[in-house]
Amino acid sequence: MKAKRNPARLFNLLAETFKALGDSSRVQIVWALSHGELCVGDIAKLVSMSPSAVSHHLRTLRNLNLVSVRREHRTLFYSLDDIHINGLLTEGIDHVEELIP
Amino acid sequence: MKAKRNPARLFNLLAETFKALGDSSRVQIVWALSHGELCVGDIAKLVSMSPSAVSHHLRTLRNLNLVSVRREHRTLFYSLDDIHINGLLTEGIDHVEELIP
DNA sequence: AGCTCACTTGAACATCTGTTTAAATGAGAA
DNA sequence: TTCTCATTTAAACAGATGTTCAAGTGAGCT
Repeated sequence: MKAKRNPARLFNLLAETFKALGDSSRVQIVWALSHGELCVGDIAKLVSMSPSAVSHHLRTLRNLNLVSVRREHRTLFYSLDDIHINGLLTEGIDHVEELIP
Repeated sequence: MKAKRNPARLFNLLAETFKALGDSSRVQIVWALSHGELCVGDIAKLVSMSPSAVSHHLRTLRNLNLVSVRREHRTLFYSLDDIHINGLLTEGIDHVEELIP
């Protein structure tokens, strides 16, 4: 693990990133997107939430570059932004699966 | 990414785990511990916090099995609980370092 | 026993967070 | 243009969260 130029800013961003994943609604959304891109309505059905609530969560995920968007006609398709997001998810799952016997 | 037996419980634990890392004080503590075990007082100095605040944070990290303790005389030494914690940290750092040019 | 040191705990406080509801946007069809 | 559909946005609320301060624990020394 190497040193960094602006530790305070990096730790803040790092904490914000984990915080974005630190909500069971959002982590379910990210999990759903780890299988492929989805539009807001489909995410809402998959995680049993209102489109409005999903949209709010997607905004916080977008703000931290955890997801990205693509427009097709009237529909917005969301997907995970980079490989590290999947890595965080699998590493997290590996950790918690050791806790549940 | 495989399926799970009790999705709701697993997602909750997963979210709690990320939430525990989703605080700049705690992520600094975890970062400090990624270099080796430390006692409470030394952590407090490293992250410029009161021992009390550090102790509170260590409890939430302990509750989620992110850190573990070892006693030596009057001193408690904390360390990261398993390899996945380091993995989460490095994966998170890799992600945010791409965001800061 | 009494004393000190390293740490933990509890209560209080202001601040932040997720969800709901209702209204608004904006792209495309008619 | 007007209408519809997919999504976003704003305001509001209850519930959660981090930090501080003061008090409490309990191990080891004298």
